[in-house]
Amino acid sequence: MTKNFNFIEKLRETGLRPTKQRVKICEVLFNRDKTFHFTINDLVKKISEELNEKISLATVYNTVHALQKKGYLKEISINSDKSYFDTNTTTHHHFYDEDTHQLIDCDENEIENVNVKNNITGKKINSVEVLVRVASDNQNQN
Amino acid sequence: MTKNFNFIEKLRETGLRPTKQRVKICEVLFNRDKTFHFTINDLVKKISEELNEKISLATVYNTVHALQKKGYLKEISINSDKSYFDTNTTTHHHFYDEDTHQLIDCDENEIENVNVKNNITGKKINSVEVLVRVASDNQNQN
DNA sequence: ATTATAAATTATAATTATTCTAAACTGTTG
DNA sequence: CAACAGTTTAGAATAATTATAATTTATAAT
Repeated sequence: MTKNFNFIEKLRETGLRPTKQRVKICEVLFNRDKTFHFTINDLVKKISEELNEKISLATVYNTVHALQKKGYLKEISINSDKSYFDTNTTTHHHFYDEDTHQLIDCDENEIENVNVKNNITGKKINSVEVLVRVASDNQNQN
Repeated sequence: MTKNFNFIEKLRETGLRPTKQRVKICEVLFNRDKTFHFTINDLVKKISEELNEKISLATVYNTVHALQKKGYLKEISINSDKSYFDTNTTTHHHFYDEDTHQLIDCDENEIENVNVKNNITGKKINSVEVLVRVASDNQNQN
């Protein structure tokens, strides 16, 4: 989904009923310039900031998972204690700032193609993604 | 830590008291041929299979975290709902089998050096790791 | 339009992984 | 072997997520 889309139509085409809540959530998620990296909590916070209406936590979970299943959101694993989602659903790489716990998309040309020479027999490769963990120069983590 | 180590001495050197429980856990973790990828639950199961004694869940958590802090275990993020740990603490890449939820180490030469051309200003790169997600050829995930 | 119905929303309860707590126990040092 | 700090433990607390069941809503059929 892209910015300023007709979310009602798009949702319907996708096989998801365009409910008030879903349309609002799509607006919050996709009407932005940059990709949005978020946890469910971030999203709930954004929703209550940007809208008057409140949307139930269960609905936020349901909708995010529905959008993910349909390929409009992607789950990212960096941290085991929370789920991060990404509005950029293409295969791409990330920087993870261990100081601020921020996830940053890599520009396509910042990492050159990763060459996987062997594969597990009988399996196909679904994705190849790189995580670059960074931290401020002077910090030691023991 | 490596296979058949004198864990009592090793723990003491590391600054961890070699308690009965810690030594047992080290045996389960490190007396193996291959690296061991596990969740806390896997480890608890292995402990009750391989030992008679039972070790409290809190102790297993404490010990795993202590060993991780000291650099004998490494946490891997694939899945947000559980923490995976790895007895191979070097920077290395993984295959993740999405059918069986198994994590498999890449051989060093299976993926050639990943070249990160740019970095976040003022930060140093701590690690660059690749996750290759694979699944059986005929499976669709919708 | 109205109605029927299947799908979605909601508040709340349940579940799961993990962390905290405080009391009992154990390894080490003198 | 006594003292003390570090560990273990069961169980309580917390946090993220999922399930439940009643209510509401979108859509299709009338």
